[in-house]
Amino acid sequence: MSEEGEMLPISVRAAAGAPYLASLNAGQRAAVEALDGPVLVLAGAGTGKTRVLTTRLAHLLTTGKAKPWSVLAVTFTNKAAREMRERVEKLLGPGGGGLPWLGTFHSISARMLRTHAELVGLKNNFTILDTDDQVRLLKQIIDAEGVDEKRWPGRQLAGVIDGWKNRALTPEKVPKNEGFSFADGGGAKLYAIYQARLKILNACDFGDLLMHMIDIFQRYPDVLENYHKKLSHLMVDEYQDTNVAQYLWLRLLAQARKNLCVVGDDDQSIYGWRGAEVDNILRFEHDFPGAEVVRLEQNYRSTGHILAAASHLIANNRGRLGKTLFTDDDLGHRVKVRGVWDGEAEARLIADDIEGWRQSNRSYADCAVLVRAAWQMRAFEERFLMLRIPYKVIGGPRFFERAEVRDVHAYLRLIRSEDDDLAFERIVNQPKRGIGEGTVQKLHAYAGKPLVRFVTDNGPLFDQDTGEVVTEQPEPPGGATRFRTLIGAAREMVVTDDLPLKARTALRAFLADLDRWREQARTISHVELAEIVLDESGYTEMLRRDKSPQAQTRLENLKELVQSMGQYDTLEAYLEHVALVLDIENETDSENVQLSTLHAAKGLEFPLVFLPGWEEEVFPSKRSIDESGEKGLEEERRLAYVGITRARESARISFVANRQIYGRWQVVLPSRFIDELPSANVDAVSETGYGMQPPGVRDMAVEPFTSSYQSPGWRRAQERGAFQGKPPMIEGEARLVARSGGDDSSYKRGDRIFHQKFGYGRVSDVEGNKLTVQFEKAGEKRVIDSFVIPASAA
DNA sequence: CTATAATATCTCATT
DNA sequence: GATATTATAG
Repeated sequence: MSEEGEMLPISVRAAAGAPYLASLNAGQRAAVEALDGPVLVLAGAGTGKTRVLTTRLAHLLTTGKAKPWSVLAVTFTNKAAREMRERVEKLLGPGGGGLPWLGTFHSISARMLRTHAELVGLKNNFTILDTDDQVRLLKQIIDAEGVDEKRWPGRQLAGVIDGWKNRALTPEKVPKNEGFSFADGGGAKLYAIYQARLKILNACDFGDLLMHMIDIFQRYPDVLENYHKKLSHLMVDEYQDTNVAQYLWLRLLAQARKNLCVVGDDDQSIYGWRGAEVDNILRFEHDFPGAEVVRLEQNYRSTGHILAAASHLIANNRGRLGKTLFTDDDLGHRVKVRGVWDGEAEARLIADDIEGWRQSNRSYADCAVLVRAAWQMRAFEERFLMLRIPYKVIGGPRFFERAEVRDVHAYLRLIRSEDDDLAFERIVNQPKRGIGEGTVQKLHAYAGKPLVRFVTDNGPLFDQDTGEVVTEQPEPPGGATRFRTLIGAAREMVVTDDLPLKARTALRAFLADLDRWREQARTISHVELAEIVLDESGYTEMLRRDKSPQAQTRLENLKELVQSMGQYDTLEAYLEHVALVLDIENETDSENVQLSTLHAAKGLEFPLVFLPGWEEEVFPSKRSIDESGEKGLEEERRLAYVGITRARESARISFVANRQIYGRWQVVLPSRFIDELPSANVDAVSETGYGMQPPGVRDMAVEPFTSSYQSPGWRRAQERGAFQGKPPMIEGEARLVARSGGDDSSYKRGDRIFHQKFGYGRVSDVEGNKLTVQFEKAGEKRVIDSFVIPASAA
């Protein structure tokens, strides 16, 4: 407490009896009632963080300390924003003008930027590029700069630039040595060109939304002051995930009044790879002197064993603020740890568990399978489909990133503004109209040059091909030499004979289409416009004629797209949302098993949680450790912590002995995180009796599972060389395995055999229990004999 | 210019 | 193993 004996303002006392306060515990209540000055709420997993946040917001409004339009409340995802809005309305009832400043960093910043766009050289109808556009643009720039795109791919540059923007570094501010992290020192220059190019395109990327506002706040104090007047209180959710740019953005907005409340959990910081700085939360008290710090440590979600296991695991991390979570709940079930043979067996095991759960009258929706990386989901999807278990992928392939959806958007963007070259390029020949790469090249050439070149020392603009001076005006700082849009170039070129006749007529027809649509757009709704465009462009026709299985879903996606457009009043409003609102409205989660990555599961909870794939190199992910070493490992551990703490009643971890990585089979070791679990809270079960690995392979000091690893089954498996590729006998596979009695193969050269994956084939060589087989479809393979059966038996 | 075959690249998580 | 780009033929 900073100011001892300070009297509570009268309005606060008046609201002290508010019904919503009664149900809070002491810590939560302290956080809710600390309305003024900087506040740091350290909220462990399941301690009622969202509740505190929403109640505090409600409290701000009830006490009259703040108005609905003077509270800036920031979240990271639109889902979180929506949820907060709903819960505040539940507490206070709807109305009151809503909460205009409740949203994600990006959506709020985008809104601000629309009103001040001209200050950074943009028009207020600027386009927000997504990653795809960004990469395409960068690729062009890389090519034009004569850098080898093979060696320095656009995707990578996008990542590098993103990293700089996360740290609020403009091209000039990129440290010299870091400019070398791309294209032998060309990185910063390419970044500068990219920024200039964005300006011409009247576009910005995600990072720019924040960067431009920071720039404006710093260069135009009056604008900032205006926001200081407008916004009385600031609140931030998931503060541990903020990056440097977001931090600066917040600090600028908060510096006048210092009414900033941040809520977060350093143990759940899992977004370091996209620039999150755990330091932001670790440093808060230093940055905002006199900050009140509230710890929320009572967990209302998980049972005792689960919480203890998670706490013990996370205690292996250094550099934490440190919290001691506790629960009043029972001990409940221990965390289950199970080892199986391979990914298929794992999927089978988990699917069976889920069926069992369902049979005891619990809901599918209570179950979640949380994986480290999206590719791990496939095995489960296959199994679930086979068993008709309904499931739902959380944050699956993003709807708005699908090719067909982006194509439609490109059409709409192009109709809206002619200068959207990226959109033009995307769809000139989609569907095919005979305007190929060659023609587009010519358009680019005619439009000036495909790319921007700086004209040094503010010289005149000139045509790069002819040297012809086009304007004597000195060029604007960061300006460019581009004079025509691609459409502009096209309009001029269709009347010349620089293009083959075929391309010319096709292009002319396309331009006429665009003009017509643009004309129609003035009178009809954007939904009708989309329908007309889809129809008249031949896009739907193209998909209808496409007989591939994806075409059907694409058509359905487009239907859904047109429908969703109806929810917005104008095309502008719609496109703005498309750019920023990446999560799709979940259809009723009624009776679906939830399949999700660990990242996407943050903030969610489920009675029964499965955590498969706990193997070295998979989890902790090899890449994280390669890239960030100890820091990366700690982040992985936090991810494990997040995973376990999603569970209310039961957490079931599993690992496999063999996994297919890059399509090749590899023997893998159990995750070191398994060794770090406290044996007192864990049940190590070996259902098959095989597949468990010995403990302490890496660290002989830690052997929590000695007993189960020494099971007869395990030892037998080891002796028989199971890990060289012989599968154990598992129910369902018994038929295939049964034939392999001893070590001498019962197959001989010339035998015709059947393999479950590779099909029929003929044995061409036998070596112990390894067969060389010429498969009819799959070609020559070496397989273990127990994986095949005689063709006559198949 | 388009359609098909072959090859390369890589695969983590997101606003 | 799958997708994305590139080479080749039509």
